[in-house]
Amino acid sequence: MSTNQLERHETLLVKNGLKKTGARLRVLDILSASDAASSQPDIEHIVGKEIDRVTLYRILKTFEEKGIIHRIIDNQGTANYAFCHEDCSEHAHHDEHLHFNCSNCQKVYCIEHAHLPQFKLNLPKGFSLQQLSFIATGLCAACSEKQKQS
Amino acid sequence: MSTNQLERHETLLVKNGLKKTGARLRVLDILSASDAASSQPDIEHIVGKEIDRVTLYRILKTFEEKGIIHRIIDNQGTANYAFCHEDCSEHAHHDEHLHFNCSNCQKVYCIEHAHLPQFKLNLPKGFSLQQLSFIATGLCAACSEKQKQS
DNA sequence: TTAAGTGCAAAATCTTTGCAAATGT
DNA sequence: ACATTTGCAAAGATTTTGCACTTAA
Repeated sequence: MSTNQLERHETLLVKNGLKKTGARLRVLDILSASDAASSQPDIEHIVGKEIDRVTLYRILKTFEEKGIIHRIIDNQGTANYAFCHEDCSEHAHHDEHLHFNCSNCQKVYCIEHAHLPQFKLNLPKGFSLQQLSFIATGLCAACSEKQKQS
Repeated sequence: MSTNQLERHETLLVKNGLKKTGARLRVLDILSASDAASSQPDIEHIVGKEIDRVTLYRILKTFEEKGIIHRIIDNQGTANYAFCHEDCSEHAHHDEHLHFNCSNCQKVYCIEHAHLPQFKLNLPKGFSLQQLSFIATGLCAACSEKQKQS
């Protein structure tokens, strides 16, 4: 399982013309370990001094440019990262699912199967649409639970 | 018209228990002058040295807390501000309209009449929804025009 | 008069850049 | 061996904090 994951990650790097370095594999592991998107501060905190801050910036930027991960800016302006779907590639992100930003813990979840409606947007004259995304704000399951108890 | 606007802005401040200061009125003027939301860097640039950077931070924060304006974080993580509807008040923002973020000039437009669909979101168990917002990315009218010409 | 608002200085963060050393292929 | 990648130092930008001065009511 874990071996399997390592292989997947290594393949992912090679497929994108990137070298298999410890730092990059570590970041991929962290992203894989979370059910939610990982905020940059969180990743920083997890890696501690294992990876230089600057290196982390560069790794995340590279991954995003290659279409390996996508960036979601949450309601506070913080960058969050999550894996892209397989059909994402360099300069062609397809990221039309719903993002849920918990107003308590600030985690960002990528909700894949939320039955988003298909509809025609009525934009002002001259405006052309490239992408539409949905940001839901509310309480995630964990924070809802905590609130009940208090 | 302009006098009318000044009166409206003064009323707005008083109604929210804020003093009518030059700096605040200036910010309200800038927000009123734009059809799009105003980015913080833009506002900073417009006011130049008239208003201290720190004061601007505080004015925008205060306005947001009072429900006079709302903040929209654009795709680059930059803060943009626009007036709230009248039914917004302190700690109770109602900001369910569509935001359009131009991928070329980065302006953020608040689209009021875009016929947003009403639908039930299929969130995972335990998640509760507080607010749903729609972010459209694409080219605004001005940038579409420029692109045709080149 | 006096509470609220502003400006300035400085600290604390966050992000980027340049370059030399280390590493993967 | 060589291009990539990383770490460190330092610059640049953004955001916050503290405090004394100013101003609206």
